[in-house]
Amino acid sequence: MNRRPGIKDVAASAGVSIKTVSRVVNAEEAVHPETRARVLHAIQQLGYVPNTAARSLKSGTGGAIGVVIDSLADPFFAALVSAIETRALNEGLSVLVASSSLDPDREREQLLSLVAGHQVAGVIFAPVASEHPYLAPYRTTTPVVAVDRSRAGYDSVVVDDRGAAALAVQQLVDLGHERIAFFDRDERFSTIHRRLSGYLDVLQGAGIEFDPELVSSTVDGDLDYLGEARRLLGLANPATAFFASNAKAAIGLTTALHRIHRQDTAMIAFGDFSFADVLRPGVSCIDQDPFLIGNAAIERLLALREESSGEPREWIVPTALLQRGSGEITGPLAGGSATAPAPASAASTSAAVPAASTPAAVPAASAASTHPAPSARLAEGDVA
Amino acid sequence: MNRRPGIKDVAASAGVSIKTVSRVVNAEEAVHPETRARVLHAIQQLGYVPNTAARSLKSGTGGAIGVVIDSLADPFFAALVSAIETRALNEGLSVLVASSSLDPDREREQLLSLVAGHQVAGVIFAPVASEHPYLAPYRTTTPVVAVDRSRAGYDSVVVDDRGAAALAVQQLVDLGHERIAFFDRDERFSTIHRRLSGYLDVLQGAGIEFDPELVSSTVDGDLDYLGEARRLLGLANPATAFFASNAKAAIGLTTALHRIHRQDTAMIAFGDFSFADVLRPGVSCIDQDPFLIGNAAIERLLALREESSGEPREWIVPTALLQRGSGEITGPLAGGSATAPAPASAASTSAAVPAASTPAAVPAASAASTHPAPSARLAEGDVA
DNA sequence: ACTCGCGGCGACAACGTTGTCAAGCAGTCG
DNA sequence: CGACTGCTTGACAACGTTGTCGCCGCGAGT
Repeated sequence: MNRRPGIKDVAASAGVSIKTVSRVVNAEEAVHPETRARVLHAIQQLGYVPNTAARSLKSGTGGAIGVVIDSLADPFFAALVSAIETRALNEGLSVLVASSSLDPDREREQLLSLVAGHQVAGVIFAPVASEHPYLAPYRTTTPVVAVDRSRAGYDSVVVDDRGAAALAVQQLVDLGHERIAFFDRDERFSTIHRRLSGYLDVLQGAGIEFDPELVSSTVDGDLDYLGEARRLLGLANPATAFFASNAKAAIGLTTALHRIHRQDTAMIAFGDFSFADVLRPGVSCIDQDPFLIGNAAIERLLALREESSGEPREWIVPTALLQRGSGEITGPLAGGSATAPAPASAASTSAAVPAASTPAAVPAASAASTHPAPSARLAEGDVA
Repeated sequence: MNRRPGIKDVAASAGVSIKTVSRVVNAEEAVHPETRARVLHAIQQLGYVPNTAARSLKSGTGGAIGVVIDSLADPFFAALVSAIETRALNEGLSVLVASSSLDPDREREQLLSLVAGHQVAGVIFAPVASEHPYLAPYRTTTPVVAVDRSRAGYDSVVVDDRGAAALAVQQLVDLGHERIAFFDRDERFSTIHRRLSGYLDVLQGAGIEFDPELVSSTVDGDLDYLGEARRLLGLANPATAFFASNAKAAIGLTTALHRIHRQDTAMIAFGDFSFADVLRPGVSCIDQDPFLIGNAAIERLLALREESSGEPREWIVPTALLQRGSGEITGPLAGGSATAPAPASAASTSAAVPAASTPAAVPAASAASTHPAPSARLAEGDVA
């Protein structure tokens, strides 16, 4: 009925000054144990909870971190945010989520709202625009980490797209395929562009001539999966295998292939998806574990709060190739990311960052145990 | 380099008092158009963004709403939060997410942090504990809406579990099945208990005797799907059809059935999941659209901010039964929730709330267009 | 001419917390 | 015995914003 208890009420109840209460709440040293006990008792009794708004008004930086991702409806990003939230809770931080919908204007609006409006203690974002000059005034006080897509000037947590894609395509080549379709090239995403590079790397290495007809392209937004699948299989020299450049494409393609009863083709997907191991034939996947990535990102952000280190750099999170050969069903994790941190990826792309991926992987591993395994993602507690 | 611009800087730059700037920012009436223009210009030039912390300190209630759900790694809840976030953005509100991990203590911690600490403008939560007495002091100022699981004393947005389950089981009965397994009874969830009621309703209505052996039970946490599937199919009088009480069970069961090559059984699942229409045979699903539910919840919350209406009540969101008969593959939405809002559900359970589900469905429908269709959930932009 | 009303605007306090500074108080050392 | 030290505590300002109140000037009514 009365208004919510404030620090003053606690102080009065404990017979001390508000400053002493503040000291107790913030676990400062110089408080007599007996006084501390009295204060804690009063806090308990009144159900006092410190006011975050006043705190961040005073300190200039608040008790939440901001996360801006494409969409929470995307399970990859949802899982990523989940990992972030779990870790943030340990630090006593809350998570403000905002989605960009891949719209640079909305991205700007959301970022400014978080950084300037809510004065978040840090930001993790999946960048959309190529530059974010409006963040400049805040970067001295607010650490920022890019995730999933790297940006110059920001610490970026990404996977080795090019290397992992190469690993996958190599696998198809090793199986004897020479007509490998690159399914769904979407120019909007730099990640996909890098995966295409990996694809081309392997073709060149194997002496296979690149055929542009084997590339499906999303122009802006939608692709007719069924039509594209028919086209690729109907070429004079048809595709015999598919490299699906992202999970969305993989799902669309799988559905299309099932619909036209062409399950005689090989396929590897970038991005794991549930049921990849139930389908016939099983679809091998490059698993980019969102929990690993999310953990690495927040770990990086927390480190940045301590000491805003020198040059921003790219932090590469290992991927795993989940083998699901014809008919044979392998366990979802088959050893897990710990045993299969894509060593071959080092063979292809840019900076391998040993000092980076190792410490990042340690806390990530602990989080993995509290979360569903990647391929069991959809399976978690969806009793809703 | 300088500190971030405050209202004072804007006032100085525009040659007015800070109060006038405040008036302009808050779109109050009594400001001369010319003055307003000057102020807006200054705001623009300085890149001023109002400080949320100060605002909520003054007003006692902040610019964010809190959402507490089981886990963001669960796609159902992730999509639900996504719907909430989209709508909240329209109102100029941010979203603070927190997960309960189904732990009542953690739920309490998270709720208090949001309500008392962050002074959110409202809370939407999937309740875990059966009671939340600690929320009482805040309920006069902070509206609260329960979602997915209903709680007395709170406006609750749920689906008609009992009715929808009955609809599904009836379908199996109509196909001639008499040995229908209830797969995964989990006592922790009241939703599942209600679904079991629907199951029993139909059996009784059809004159089929209930056989406890046909019920699989999760004791606490894990269930051996493969073992249970074998048991049910190995009974003296074996199961010929399955009602999967939730998406997790459906996925586990599907995987198990595929693994032992028993795709000759019928199955209907509560909760849609991607690939339900690709599997052979197709799995019919009761689709509880998280976007619909999320929209209804935030709509309810916003309404509660206006006028804290009288009695809290239950708001029932319609479900759709997605038919995916044997072999025949139906389009994922096949008309969508608009055309199949489970009319039969009215035949079974508690309060049908016409005034409720109708206005809730209107804004929900608009959001559905900006989001992927339910069954395409996994398919959205997962290019990460 | 004097007053009244009103549109436009500003001075000031207050929100709940923490940082700064200094005071009180005992024990210790010279 | 006085000064000094270290520990504990409190008074007060400040963070950026909005609510309250009142001032100013102008046109209309008396």
